[in-house]
Amino acid sequence: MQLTTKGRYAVTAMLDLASNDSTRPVTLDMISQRQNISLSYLEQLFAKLRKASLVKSIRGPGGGYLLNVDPVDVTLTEIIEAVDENIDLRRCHGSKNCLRGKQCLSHHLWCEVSDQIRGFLSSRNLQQVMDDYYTNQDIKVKLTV
Amino acid sequence: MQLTTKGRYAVTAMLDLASNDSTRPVTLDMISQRQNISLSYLEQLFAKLRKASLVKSIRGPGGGYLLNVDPVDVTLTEIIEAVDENIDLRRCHGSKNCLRGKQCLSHHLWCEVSDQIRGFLSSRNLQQVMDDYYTNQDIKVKLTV
DNA sequence: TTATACTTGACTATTTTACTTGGTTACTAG
DNA sequence: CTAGTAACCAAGTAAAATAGTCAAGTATAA
Repeated sequence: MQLTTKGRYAVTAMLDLASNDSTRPVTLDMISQRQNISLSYLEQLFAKLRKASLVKSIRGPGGGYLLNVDPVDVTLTEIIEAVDENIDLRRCHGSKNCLRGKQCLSHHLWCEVSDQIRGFLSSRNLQQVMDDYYTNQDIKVKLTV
Repeated sequence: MQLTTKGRYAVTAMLDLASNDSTRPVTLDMISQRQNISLSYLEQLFAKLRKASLVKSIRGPGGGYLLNVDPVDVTLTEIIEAVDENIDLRRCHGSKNCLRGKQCLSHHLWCEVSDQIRGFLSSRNLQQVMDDYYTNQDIKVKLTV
């Protein structure tokens, strides 16, 4: 994998962008304050998110970042892989030579687990996670799931 | 989490134990050679597996380790958590105070992901993984799934 | 033209993982 | 009984990944 702070921060930051009705760009400074994430760390993450075309940037005063995609069209896997490399538990990373040229006792297992996690994260898009959040905050909004 | 080499090694070692028909104890030295894992690292892992009552040890010449449970009764979650702490992606680890005392935008999400992974790993026992392995090695054995 | 805000790259600190070393203790085969 | 085997234990180290910092830029809107 790994699924760690880096991926979580990326998803959180994207959620922040998606929440703030995005006609106006959002500065990293705002996200940093709202989500309690180090500004300089956000800079690194957004460089990667931009390379992955998930966000676009506007420079200068009044500038900031905007989503470059519809929240319905971004899966969590895309976000996480954009900053986090890959979701792959296999020691051999697919080459099947984990144990002296052969595949190890648990090779197939780790393939399955990786697929499961990736599958789950791919089945969720930004919009759904936002909806989930507001549902769980007891701000009952009628959802069209 | 994390799902990393440590957890993989533990599962692999348990699979090795389960494969070797376990009337005779298996030495860590044997597992180390067969699975290509450092002996001293195995010692650390087996200390934890023993504390979790997943294996039992026999000292002295002819000694070694034996499974302390039926392979059908050990889930992968049990093994991994025995050496790896916990499978929990949440920053707050459940206290729901991830963001200034409140739960963060993606709190519910990480609960779900953690549950998914844990659920999957809990649905698999040692025996199944062994069977899987031999199936995928083209040693076609009739399985009762 | 100046303040704002993104961009970059290198650098540091911390944590975790993986592994090593050097023992001690329990046991048993001979 | 004793010598050797193998578990057990405690530190410490190495390497990698994660998390975060710093400083010097560049583009742009007001």
